Amino acid sequence: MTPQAIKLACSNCNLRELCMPQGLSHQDMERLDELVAVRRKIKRGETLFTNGEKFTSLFAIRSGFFKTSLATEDGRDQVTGFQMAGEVMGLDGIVTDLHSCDAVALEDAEVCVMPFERIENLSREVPAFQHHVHKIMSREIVREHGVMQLLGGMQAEERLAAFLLNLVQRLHARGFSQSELVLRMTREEIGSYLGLKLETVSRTFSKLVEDGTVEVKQRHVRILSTEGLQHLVDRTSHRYH
Amino acid sequence: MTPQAIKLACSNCNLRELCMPQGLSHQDMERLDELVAVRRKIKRGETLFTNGEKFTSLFAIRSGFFKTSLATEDGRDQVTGFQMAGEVMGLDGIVTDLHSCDAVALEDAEVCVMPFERIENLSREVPAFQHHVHKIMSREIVREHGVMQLLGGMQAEERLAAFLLNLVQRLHARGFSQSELVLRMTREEIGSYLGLKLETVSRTFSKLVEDGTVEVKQRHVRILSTEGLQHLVDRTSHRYH
DNA sequence: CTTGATGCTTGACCTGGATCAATGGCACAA
DNA sequence: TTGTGCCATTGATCCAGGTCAAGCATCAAG
Repeated sequence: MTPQAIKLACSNCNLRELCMPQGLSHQDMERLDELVAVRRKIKRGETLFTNGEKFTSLFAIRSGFFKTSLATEDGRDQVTGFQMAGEVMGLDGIVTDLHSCDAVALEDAEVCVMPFERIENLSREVPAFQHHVHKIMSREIVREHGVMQLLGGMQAEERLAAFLLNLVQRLHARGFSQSELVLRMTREEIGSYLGLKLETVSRTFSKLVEDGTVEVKQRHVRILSTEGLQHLVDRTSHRYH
Repeated sequence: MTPQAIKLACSNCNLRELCMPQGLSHQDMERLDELVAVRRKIKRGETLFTNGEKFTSLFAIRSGFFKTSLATEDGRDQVTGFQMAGEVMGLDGIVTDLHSCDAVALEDAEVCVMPFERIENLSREVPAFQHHVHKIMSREIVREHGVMQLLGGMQAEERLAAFLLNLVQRLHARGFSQSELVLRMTREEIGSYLGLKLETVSRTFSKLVEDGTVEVKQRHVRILSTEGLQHLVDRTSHRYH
């Protein structure tokens, strides 16, 4: 292996327990290293791919933070998700061979470009990897079910609580604090994701602050009561009792 | 092949262009027939699988109509989708090996039970089939993006219009009318899917009737102006022009 | 035929969040 | 230091859709 190749190697990546299957043989692990064609750096505000663009690869986030959004023709857009290190983007492109949303970096980022053809080839030869790919897609489906539940049935306060809990839980899995986080997106982007206007997001933050559930200073959020947030999310179920 | 096996054969199924890949060799097509373990009949109101149940198989709908829903603890539930003949259910179960929603038949139905292990085995051997499986999962992800857009940004009238257009388009692909359909679900289930209360669904139907866009008689709907509906859906994009 | 049971429609009223508008805070450039 | 631009907060008002309530249509069982 050249130094360059070693640098790219999945087998050597500290995120592999997030985006790769566990318990592979040494041999299979080495095969994973064929997967990443190149790494690509994306500056904050730049797009990784856009709606209508030809789909060729999935992208594993090595560092940085993204949003995916669907543009409505007038320029507004609906944010469909926020992605962080170790997560995979581009699954929407498989069905039509065209990407069907935009992926924009919310901070400088680096992604591993995995040509989908290589993924399918490797899938055929390494069953554990194949199953892992299926799980990643299934996880995305389940995540979206959760968003539908949120958008379909929850109040503003419940939505924001669910959003914060989800973010902090994912950050915690990456070694960050369970109670403190820095939002990488604007109030407007949060609102777009949660089906709320930015003013409502701001007001709802203020309400949580008043209740002593969180501290908010611009994009810095400290969760004072995880249970308080969890209780808000669960309230959906108790409203009529 | 026994008569029973022939009856079950995918290669012989008139829905195969909906749920199976096209352009397989005769040989590969025969391999598909190993896929379906059994058929299962589900009576209206019965569940095909429920949240928390062990995941073993995907289900292709042979006939009938389903809803999938997520139960909130108090018994209300959020409908996450409606499925018809030729569509596949159960993808949510792959990630955790447990189903994460309920699938309920809205009319008497029959499904082909496809053990997921067989799907993965066959995937490894027939690349066209492998790609087809990936596409089915990707399609579900894209569909849910659309629902998020609907729930996140559209008004009641736009939601219902989008819903009707989507249903009629899928029915048309199955050889039914482009302008007439029978709803298999209640107003409440439509509302749950669209993030609206049943009264709002009812009122919105009435509004569409007043506008001359559709005729509604209980669950029977006739679309008088597809363009009218399409215009409503697009309006989201034009509201601020 | 009557009798429920279930689902649908419509009216009257209320409210959570949208909209409109003003102000404030922070980062970065000159 | 003083803009300049973006983002966030907060107040005042409005309205789409929720809530509550009354009645109607359809259908299956007796």
